[in-house]
Amino acid sequence: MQELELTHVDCRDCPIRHRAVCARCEPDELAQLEEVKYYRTFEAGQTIAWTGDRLDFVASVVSGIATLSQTLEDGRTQMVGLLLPSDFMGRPGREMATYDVTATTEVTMCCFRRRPFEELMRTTPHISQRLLEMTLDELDAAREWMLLLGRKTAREKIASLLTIIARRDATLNLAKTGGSLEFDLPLTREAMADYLGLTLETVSRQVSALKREGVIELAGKRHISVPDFDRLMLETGDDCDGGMPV
Amino acid sequence: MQELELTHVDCRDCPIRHRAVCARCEPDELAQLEEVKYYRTFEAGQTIAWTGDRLDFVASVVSGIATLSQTLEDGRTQMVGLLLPSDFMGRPGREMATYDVTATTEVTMCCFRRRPFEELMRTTPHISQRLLEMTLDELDAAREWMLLLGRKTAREKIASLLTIIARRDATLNLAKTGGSLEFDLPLTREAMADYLGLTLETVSRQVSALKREGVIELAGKRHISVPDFDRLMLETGDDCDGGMPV
DNA sequence: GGAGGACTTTGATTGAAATCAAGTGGGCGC
DNA sequence: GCGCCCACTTGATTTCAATCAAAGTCCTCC
Repeated sequence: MQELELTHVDCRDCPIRHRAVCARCEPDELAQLEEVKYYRTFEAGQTIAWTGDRLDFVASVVSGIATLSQTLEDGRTQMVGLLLPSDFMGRPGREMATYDVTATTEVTMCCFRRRPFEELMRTTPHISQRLLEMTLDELDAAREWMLLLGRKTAREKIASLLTIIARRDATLNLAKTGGSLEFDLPLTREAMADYLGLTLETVSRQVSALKREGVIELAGKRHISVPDFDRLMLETGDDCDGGMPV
Repeated sequence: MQELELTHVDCRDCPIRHRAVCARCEPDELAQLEEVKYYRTFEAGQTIAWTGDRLDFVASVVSGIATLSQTLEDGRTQMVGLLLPSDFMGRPGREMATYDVTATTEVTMCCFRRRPFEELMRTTPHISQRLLEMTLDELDAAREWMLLLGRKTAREKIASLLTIIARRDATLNLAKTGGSLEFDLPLTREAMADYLGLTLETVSRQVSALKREGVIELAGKRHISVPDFDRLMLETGDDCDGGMPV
């Protein structure tokens, strides 16, 4: 899974260390980055960009959750990317957004003006090398997601999503809750459905079924606890040679 | 869509110009590449690598078609990548294959030994910049594929696959057939099913339906001709503002 | 505290694709 | 030329998830 790369070199006053751009930069390179950097906050539900909009920044998610989604003519939508803190958004070299980008919670982003950022990439190999690694990770994640969309049952899809969120949550919040795993679902049932290629009713039914069978416990609608992570993993349909989260 | 980037700088005796590594390289950089380069041919049906195998080269597809696929515990498989000539295979920095790579036709690859290639990337920013662009293109393709897998009907999936192949075919074989578009399906019905997250029976039924309705014409099992490309595009479910192939 | 609304659950029914099961047809070796 | 195999087609039936429909729950704002 993706790991935060925490190094001795920080992005100065940045709340998180940017996985994208800071890990291997020298102080003077960072200084250049500082010059084209600014923060921006989006409220929950706000659209950050529509497909086709001009987008003249790239950014690193500092806090909150954003989604990328695509839509067919008749309005069916599929989520194609989930941006959690430390994820990168935007594509150097492209003027237009090619996805709808939406903040599902309040989101703070550390933005870099696109033109100067592209210029910087040209002169600072670290940055494009780091971006390459991150993009390759995203591609791997997208391919796992394709397996989920194409071949998993509704139940397996739900179990998979829960393990994905649990894992990401665990790597982000280094604090652990001991034996059993707990986390808040950062997505509505509808957003989960858009992620999984299901309807929200099916999501609800399958979550209920997993709860009924004791695979997960629900406190409220959104707080999940997993008494036995291996049990949940069994439900994903995956070859689960890769072990526990963290 | 992805374009061949043909420049004045060739990879010497290489049958195709590597999109990945040559486009912007200087002659002396190419010379270094030549030193770690070799050709390899795989026969149709041959497995190039299993998930978990050690893979000590990266490569550019010269001719033929290879697929990347993933499998669940119980054997359900999903294709997650389709490698056509000029596509890049392998991941710098990773020792193991994370997908099953299979040659569906006879495939010739231009391989680069991984270690020295990685070393070269470190010293030659062109290469990682070009790889970043290609990887971003692949990510875009993967996301379009996710929309297909998650939200399209069987009929729309077939129509989409046909337009994808037609487009790729048209960009590769610069020769055109005038008005109506013709091409050979490079995949069996089963491979199409693995691509689309369907069963081979459903693929067969939907291809028959499109033929019955005159959207496509079939000569033999594999040779397709499309009398009206726009008509086919209408069947894909996409917002088809993006125009004709080539 | 109560009304309204967003989000969620649950139920009944339908429908698209999977599954199970025969076929067909063409290419190839003998 | 014959038969065999492989890729493909077609048909009958089943199943899982979508759709249509109605409540239930929680939170916010008066």
